[in-house]
Amino acid sequence: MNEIYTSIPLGSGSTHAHTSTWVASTLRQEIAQGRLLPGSKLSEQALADALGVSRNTLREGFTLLDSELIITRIPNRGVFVSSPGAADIREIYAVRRTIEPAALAWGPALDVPALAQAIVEARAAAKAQDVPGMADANQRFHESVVRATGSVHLLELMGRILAKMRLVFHSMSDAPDFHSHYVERNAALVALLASGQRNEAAQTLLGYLDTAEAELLDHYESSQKI
Amino acid sequence: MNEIYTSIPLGSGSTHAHTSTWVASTLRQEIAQGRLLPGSKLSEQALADALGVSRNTLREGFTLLDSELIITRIPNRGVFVSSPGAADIREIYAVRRTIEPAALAWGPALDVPALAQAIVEARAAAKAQDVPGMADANQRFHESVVRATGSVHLLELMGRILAKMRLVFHSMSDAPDFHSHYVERNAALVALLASGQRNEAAQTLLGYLDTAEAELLDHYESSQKI
DNA sequence: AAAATAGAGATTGTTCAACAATCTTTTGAC
DNA sequence: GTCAAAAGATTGTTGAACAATCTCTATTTT
Repeated sequence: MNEIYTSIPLGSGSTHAHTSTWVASTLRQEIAQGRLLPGSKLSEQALADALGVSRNTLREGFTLLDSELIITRIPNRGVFVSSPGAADIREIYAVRRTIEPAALAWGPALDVPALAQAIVEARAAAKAQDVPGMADANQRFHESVVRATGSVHLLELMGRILAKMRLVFHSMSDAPDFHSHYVERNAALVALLASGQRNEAAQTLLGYLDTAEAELLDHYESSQKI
Repeated sequence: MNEIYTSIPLGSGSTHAHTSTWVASTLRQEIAQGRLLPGSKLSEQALADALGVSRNTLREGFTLLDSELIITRIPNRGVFVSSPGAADIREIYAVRRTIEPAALAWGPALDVPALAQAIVEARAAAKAQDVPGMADANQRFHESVVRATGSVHLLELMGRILAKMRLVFHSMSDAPDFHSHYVERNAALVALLASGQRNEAAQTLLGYLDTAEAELLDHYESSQKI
């Protein structure tokens, strides 16, 4: 029942300023990669043993992941991998709708070549039918967008948002290929930006995000009814 | 030397699901109110005793505050109240410049009456020479702006940003009265919004934030040279 | 047989005590 | 006065313990 824990690679004595930080990033990765699925319970003793740390240190890591909303802590019940719902999808898009168009419209550090590069990589992944590769390239694209704000805080927030996004996909077992038809949308944005039409690009992205949210919510609702 | 610790009100046996959460919010409040100044060292044993919790629980709270960048942890050296510098000021305004104009321009939950109310309160506080009251009203104004995005994540981020802002003010001992002449700027924004000119309001706020950042950086530089 | 109840067992929340690793201060030599 | 070494203090982490709470099972009740 708990075999999954044993598959987590143990810390190979590498240097890490704070073990709790290492624990958190290890679990974060496990969850992002879908090896720990939404809803899974994370038993303290079992996980502590598997990771080779004490329960106290593990709990410090849990505190971090809890603040990132990657896990859900229910007092006296335990820790669970968050399983995002419709409200979370709406929240994700409320954040993206605020930040990303603003970054395109007036972000001081807009790097159009970097965006173009992400599109090239996304197209290559699409051609090779490499779905994870497409997801990665798409993520890099949107990270580059947020980087235009010049804020590490926003970049970090975006990282958390995209992590939660992956949880949404993991909890929808039969997600269709959303990524592939976003590639050309992103390309259209880059074309607008290349010709200096930043406001138009922002407006267009706003529209894209609205339809993407609607599509995701629609698919989520129907996947819940099953 | 450590008398300040004894002035922290102890937890009066109130119910709090997680003590570490209570510890974090207690310290957060102490810092925001300027009772623990930037640069102060927070000794684990002394603080744990003062708060009436164990060192382990206190450290869980530290983990939280560290992720919020309110404290700075130096391995094997200790925990210090963050003392923000010019880079932090720039970061704060990079975030605000992204989020706040976007909220005004296309935030779906814009509440103009709430903004107007914050202005009324700010003017009352200004008339009464109540500087903390003005700071509070100003904070409520900008929180209402961010609330227009409909995102609790962004609201929380804004809360952290404004907390760090207070640290900036606390570290500049002789800060002139920045708040008072922002009140009328905010009022101008509300006037634009009331007449439906959301894009103009966003553009205007963008300009305000630029000048505010420049003013703050300017004052910070000169206060450092002393 | 189904539902309610009680109790045993397991898990979480928190504390305490200990120890290695690292930093800081003191001491002592030059 | 400067530098190095030892003593002392603080942090990082662990392990064990115990109360509070939840979960599951077995028993009783209807």
